[in-house]
Amino acid sequence: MSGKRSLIRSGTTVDQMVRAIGDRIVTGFLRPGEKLDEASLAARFDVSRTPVREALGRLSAMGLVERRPNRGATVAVVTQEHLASMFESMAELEAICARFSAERMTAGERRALEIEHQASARLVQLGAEEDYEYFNTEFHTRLYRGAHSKHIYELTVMTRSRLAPFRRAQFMLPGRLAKSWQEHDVIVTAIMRGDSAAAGHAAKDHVSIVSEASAVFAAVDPMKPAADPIGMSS
Amino acid sequence: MSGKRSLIRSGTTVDQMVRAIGDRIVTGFLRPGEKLDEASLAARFDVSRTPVREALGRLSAMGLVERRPNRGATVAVVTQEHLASMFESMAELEAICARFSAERMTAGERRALEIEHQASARLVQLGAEEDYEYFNTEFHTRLYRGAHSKHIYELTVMTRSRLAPFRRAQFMLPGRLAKSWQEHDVIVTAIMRGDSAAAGHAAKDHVSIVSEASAVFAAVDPMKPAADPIGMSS
DNA sequence: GGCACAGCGATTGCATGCACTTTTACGAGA
DNA sequence: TCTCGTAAAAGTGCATGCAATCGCTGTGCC
Repeated sequence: MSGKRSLIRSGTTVDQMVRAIGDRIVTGFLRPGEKLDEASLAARFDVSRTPVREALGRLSAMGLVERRPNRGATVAVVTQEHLASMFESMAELEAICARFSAERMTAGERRALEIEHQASARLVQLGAEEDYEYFNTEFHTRLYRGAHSKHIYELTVMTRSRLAPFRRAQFMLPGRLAKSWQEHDVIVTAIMRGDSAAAGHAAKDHVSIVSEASAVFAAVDPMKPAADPIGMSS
Repeated sequence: MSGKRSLIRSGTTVDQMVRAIGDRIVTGFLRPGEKLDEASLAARFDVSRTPVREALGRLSAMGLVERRPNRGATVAVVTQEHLASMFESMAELEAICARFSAERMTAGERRALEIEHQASARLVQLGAEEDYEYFNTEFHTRLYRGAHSKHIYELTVMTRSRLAPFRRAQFMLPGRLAKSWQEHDVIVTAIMRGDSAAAGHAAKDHVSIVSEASAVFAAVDPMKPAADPIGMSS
């Protein structure tokens, strides 16, 4: 192929490919079941097949693409059952994290959780979906870390990333923001008083509700097609 | 390199590399922290660097090796805390599987579980460690499947495989066989009567005990070096 | 004597080419 | 017309070669 790529974002070429292809999958530009031809992708991004192959391998490990020997890769098709299964797992994992957090969080962690949570109330009042989503992610990450268990953290983050495409729309539902905050509040309260059982149940219910909210979208239109964002998105 | 390899076991070259290198890690022939040089491995197995690279990538995803950009791969170092974290996760995951199994297993699955479990009693009497270990794996796999949740199944199997090297020695402990069977019995009984809470607790306790049994070995000698099994093991 | 920098060797990362597998398309026979 | 077989085309899997990067060592300067 020709010369160097215009704008080098960061990391190795493989990392860029993982991001580029992964983004196109989660944004729906590449549709479930669609065939992922190595040569085409390589040409599309102006790299050789080698990094594309490795990227497909990683995406396969992430569960975003499916790969069959000698038959190429396709965008993973997520069935309704599998999606439900992932949300179910997510609920259980979050419950574990909340329980452990209630038992193990340091005083500093508890304080930070509480402060950030209270601060996010303002975003609810303003109806700032984008910003709230960011805080929401932070909030849950705090729970995962608070469990003080590296492996639980890994499992939880991995599952969350696999669910990412389906969670996108949840805050679009009217009133979801305030409801989310209240659910968080129950979790935080339980954690602050060290009630692990209550924290676990609250976290589980929270995810279950998100699951139902997302399922609406997933059922109708799991991945709506979109215009190709840019030549090489973040 | 030269011609074809002597004995083609199965699957692609990459699969063979994953098994070959993975085996050497879990058997302790490759020690934690040891550097994994692509060229050396390629020469060692008489393949090119390409499949070795891909295999290292997969093993990295499995958590068996650590990789840093431009700095090569090393056998993952599992700290005592991380090991504890994995066993803890395993206990929680098994508890979830047991709970779900108690609620969701079909009549056929329950019957099969019970029958196999009863059959394994004979192996305990005979003190057949090897065979019992096989049945043990089967038993747990039945629990994972019985949860009827693909994603939980995946998470559990993945975690189990990461713990594999540390579980190896558990049945060497005197009396462990009979104890394991009794613990299984509690789980089975709970599942048969649909008591999900009891099944969950029993499964969790079971893993916790295994954890402690393994921790003894892990603490003293996490990965004892061994002679290279064969040119290209299973 | 210690620190910084430049050159060099070792090793990873990526590109390219070839071989093998799978798929598809076309034609012969029923 | 349908089916089966075969051959070409497409695409994956692996090998090899080159470029880029990292780490190390030796030398010069402070």
